[in-house]
Amino acid sequence: MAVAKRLEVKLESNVLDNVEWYILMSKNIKISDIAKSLGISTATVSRALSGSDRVTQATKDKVKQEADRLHYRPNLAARNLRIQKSMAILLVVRDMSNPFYLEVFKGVEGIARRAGYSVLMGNTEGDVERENEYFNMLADGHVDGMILMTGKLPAKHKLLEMPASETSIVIALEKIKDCNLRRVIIDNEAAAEVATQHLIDLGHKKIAHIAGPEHEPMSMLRTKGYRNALKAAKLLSTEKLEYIGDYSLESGKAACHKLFSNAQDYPTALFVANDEMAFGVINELRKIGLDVPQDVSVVGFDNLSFSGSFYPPLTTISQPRIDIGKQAMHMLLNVMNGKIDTAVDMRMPTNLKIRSSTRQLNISDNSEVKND
Amino acid sequence: MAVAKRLEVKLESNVLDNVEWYILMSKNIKISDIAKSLGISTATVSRALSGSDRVTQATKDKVKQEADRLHYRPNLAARNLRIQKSMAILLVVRDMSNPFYLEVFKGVEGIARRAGYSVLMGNTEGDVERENEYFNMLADGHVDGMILMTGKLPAKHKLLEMPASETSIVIALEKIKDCNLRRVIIDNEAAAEVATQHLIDLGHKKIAHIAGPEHEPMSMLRTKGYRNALKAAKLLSTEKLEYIGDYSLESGKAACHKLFSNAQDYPTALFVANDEMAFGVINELRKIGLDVPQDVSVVGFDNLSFSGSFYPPLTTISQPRIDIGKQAMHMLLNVMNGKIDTAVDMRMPTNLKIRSSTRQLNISDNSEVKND
DNA sequence: TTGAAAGCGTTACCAG
DNA sequence: CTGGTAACGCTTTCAA
Repeated sequence: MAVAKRLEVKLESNVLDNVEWYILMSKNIKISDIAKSLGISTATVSRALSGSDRVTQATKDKVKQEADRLHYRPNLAARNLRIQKSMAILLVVRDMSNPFYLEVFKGVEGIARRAGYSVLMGNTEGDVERENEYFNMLADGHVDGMILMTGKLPAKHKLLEMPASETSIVIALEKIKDCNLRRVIIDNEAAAEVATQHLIDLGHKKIAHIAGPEHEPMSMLRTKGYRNALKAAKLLSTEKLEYIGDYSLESGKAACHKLFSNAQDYPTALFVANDEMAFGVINELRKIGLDVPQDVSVVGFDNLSFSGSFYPPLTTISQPRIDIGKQAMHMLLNVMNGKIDTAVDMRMPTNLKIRSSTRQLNISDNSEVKND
Repeated sequence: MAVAKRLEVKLESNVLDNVEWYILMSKNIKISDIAKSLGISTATVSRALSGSDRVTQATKDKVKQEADRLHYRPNLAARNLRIQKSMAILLVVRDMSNPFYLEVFKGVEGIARRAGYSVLMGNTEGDVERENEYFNMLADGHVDGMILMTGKLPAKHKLLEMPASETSIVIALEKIKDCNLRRVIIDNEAAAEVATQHLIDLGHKKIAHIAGPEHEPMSMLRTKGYRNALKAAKLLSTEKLEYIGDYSLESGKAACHKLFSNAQDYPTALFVANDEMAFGVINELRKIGLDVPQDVSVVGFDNLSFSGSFYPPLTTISQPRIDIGKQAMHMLLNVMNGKIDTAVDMRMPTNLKIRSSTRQLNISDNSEVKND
């Protein structure tokens, strides 16, 4: 605030009432300036400004007008100190460079700003250290609330030992074991089932799956959905048809080599647990001479903003990312205001976006004998 | 802070010295608690904690130990109010959902956190209203500094009327007319020239260009680089070979139809001002039966994280996004600390990433007669 | 080297 | 309905 400093010298002069001068020199007007100028108390000014109903409309108007004239802008640090809030929330993600989170952020930010909150974004990159750091920010009052998108919780943090109703945390899209915080989620299992069913409906019999990391709840749910669909259709479900990846492009490539090692007998369809891995397999498939969707159909999960411009345009499960962000923020707002909904989970809809990476399997394409 | 509230009741009791109790109840320890517990003044505690050299090492140690024992955590709002800083900076972008900004953000955040700053992200979406709002945040002291990535400035804002040395703003990657704020940039013109030259080196004669929005400085620079290269190679440069887009996927598609309307005589190469538009053209080209790079070579600009997984993997100009973010933040830190470098611009290197969307043009491919 | 005390700009309590 | 004033928790000046 070099500006403010420079002014203090000049303040000695007697032009304190000259509005023009204030504006020109960008002196920071405070409540007491308005009060002095109007000959009333700071208390009244404060109340008038915050729209308290314990002030006459007349004084309210007078104060507001004077505030405008003087270009008054409240000092947030002071207010925050006084009301013991930071008016900021924190969105924590695993990996900030994943574009997936951007739209969620957008949703969150929109609602937050309207409610007067700023949004900080933190990324843990899987680092427990940093995870803890972000939890500390909440504990320290650096932020008033937190939306967690890292399927993890610090091993032990004092915040987690308090009743959930007093912890301003909302979990988005992730499932965390042994944790009963409020969440906004999608039905991963059902969505995965829908995705797989789409493949089944297209006539595929041998459907493989590229999963996310083992033991990770979200990933397990998607795998479960895949298995459910196969089971319901009485199709082959074996571990040989499942590859465990880590959501990365690279692991998609690796899966390709594993699943398609036998040139004679490979799966004709693939349900991949996220779009990024799907990109990886498809590109690798092309390299080994297999075309999507001609030779193998692929459906992904996420519908990244990019998935539609991929070649071939990817059939995938679409999540309402912006709405998820909005809902999470709404929920957090409620939590912070003490209006805690009894409903613990808010479930957002997903839908299958059918594009061009999947196709009907002709009977002649299939070397296996139909068994029904 | 429901917690704190609940405690005030209990505070009446006489167990104020019971550390365990403090921890258990997550009572917020303040400097005066440490002072009281140690029988010294708050001034000394504050100094000890901030590492002032006007305290004996002995007391420093004592204080720090006690602070640890009591799990002291400073109250930022109070500190910020006192020192008249917010310890937060703002990164303003045009469109938050553009993944391009994510890595810049990552770079910024890393440096900022290390320096004790939080990072807020704002997006203007081209809205002048919001642009002004973000400038107000800076003027109000809501943030201490600002990194601008929207090639725009509010028409008139008091901040802009102060000497640049007192305005804590750094411009990243954009050029703004009539504005002498500090910037971290790349050499758009030279990079575009390199990109185009690559096409020329591959033997292409008829090279078209898909530009960004007209009148926008960055876009103009890239177009200029393209023209320079053609001129130097004595190649045809005409308005008919240039299409003005808006950086969007859609405008890339539109460009395709315009530039390739004549099936007999179309450009064999394309320099596209950003990757997103490149994706658009390439997909559209495929639809009208033209293969990249077989029939037409394409080079983009940006090297989005996705560009390598596109099909075909895109040849493009790569910008060091994370480093750009880091540098911008370093610069901002210097500005905020009053260590203003005399150097106004920091230029970051770019490089041409050659992948598979460009190929050597055979002489037989070219219907035109060589003229050299 | 340390301590007392004055703020930083608000809000909120308690009187009137 | 309004005014005086005590916080909020910290840093920093001025004295000792």
